[in-house]
Amino acid sequence: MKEEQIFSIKETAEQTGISEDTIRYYEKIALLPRADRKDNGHRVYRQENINTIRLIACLKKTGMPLEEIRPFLVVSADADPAEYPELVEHLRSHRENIISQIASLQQVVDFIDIKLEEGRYQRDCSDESQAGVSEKTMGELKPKPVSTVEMSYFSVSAKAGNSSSSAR
Amino acid sequence: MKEEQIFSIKETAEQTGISEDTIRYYEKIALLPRADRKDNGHRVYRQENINTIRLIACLKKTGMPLEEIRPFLVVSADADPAEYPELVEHLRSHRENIISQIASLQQVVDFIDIKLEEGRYQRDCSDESQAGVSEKTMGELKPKPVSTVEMSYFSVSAKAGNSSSSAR
DNA sequence: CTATAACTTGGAGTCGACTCCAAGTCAAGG
DNA sequence: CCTTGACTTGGAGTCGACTCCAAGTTATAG
Repeated sequence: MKEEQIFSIKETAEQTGISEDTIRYYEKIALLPRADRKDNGHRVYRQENINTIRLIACLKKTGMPLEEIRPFLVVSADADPAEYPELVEHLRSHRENIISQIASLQQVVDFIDIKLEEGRYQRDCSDESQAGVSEKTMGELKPKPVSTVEMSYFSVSAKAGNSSSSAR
Repeated sequence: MKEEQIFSIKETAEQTGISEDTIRYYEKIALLPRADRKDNGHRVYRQENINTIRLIACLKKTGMPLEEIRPFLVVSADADPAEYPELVEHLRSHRENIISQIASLQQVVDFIDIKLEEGRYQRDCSDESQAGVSEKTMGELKPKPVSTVEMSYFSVSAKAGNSSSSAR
């Protein structure tokens, strides 16, 4: 089984959720290495490459700019972590960032849960269409409802866009 | 103590990490409500408003576009969750998104940890400058090192930007 | 009375990340 | 042989989110 399956750019785009144009763009800016070509010049992708693209998609989803994604790929490529202490430092600091981002996100989840809870007992008379906040896909709702990080977003006032006409 | 403390736009920018320009910009696009003005026309901000801006910053940090942030502020503003079932749906689906984003991020953290571990025993001879991955700001490192979500990024191949000269 | 500093506004410019387009190549089908 | 379709390239255009600028106002300090 030396025959590793290969994919066209179209198939790759379908599998990764990243458009063909974008994949080519990533290659152009050298975020991705130049893909191998068939004799006719068409790009070919292997599982390896698809994984890389998936990693990019994953990091991107979290709001990381492409330039910050770059070092990740270098690391994942050669599996050569500690050789460049600079890179290791980079990794550590990114780890920090991500952890704090997770905390941010968790805060937002808590915020939503509170809002959803509020709504829950505030009505409980109307139709129950699709109720049930916490028993859905995630079985990992934290036991404590509010995260440690102060959660000050509560007394937020917005009402944006409706300042009495004088805005403009 | 009816005297609630107020802040200038400069102070607000300092407190939230969002620049004055950006705060004004948010007001312009009605992401933020029009801030009250002093007699001289200068904007004033109260704790409430600062919290809103902090919430925006928090959501932004997670990669959420401003247009998606908008509905969050509406909710946080009036504390009127269940009144608009559409909005509740919005909240739920965002909650889902965020949960999956957390999972993504956790995967990346795991990925980094593995890379860092690799490096750790691969060297362990050089200087220990700032070693110690897990005993820093976060005391909540998950017990299991790899998350449930397959973690396929491992066999990634990148080496971007060094395709033998022919690229471009 | 004037200069400085902290703001105001409207609008133009920038930058990252695509997204679209035109023109060309190649392989297979009718 | 001509068309169709899946690709190629280079480059232009778009869009979101700022970021910067110029001109004007107001308050305080010298």
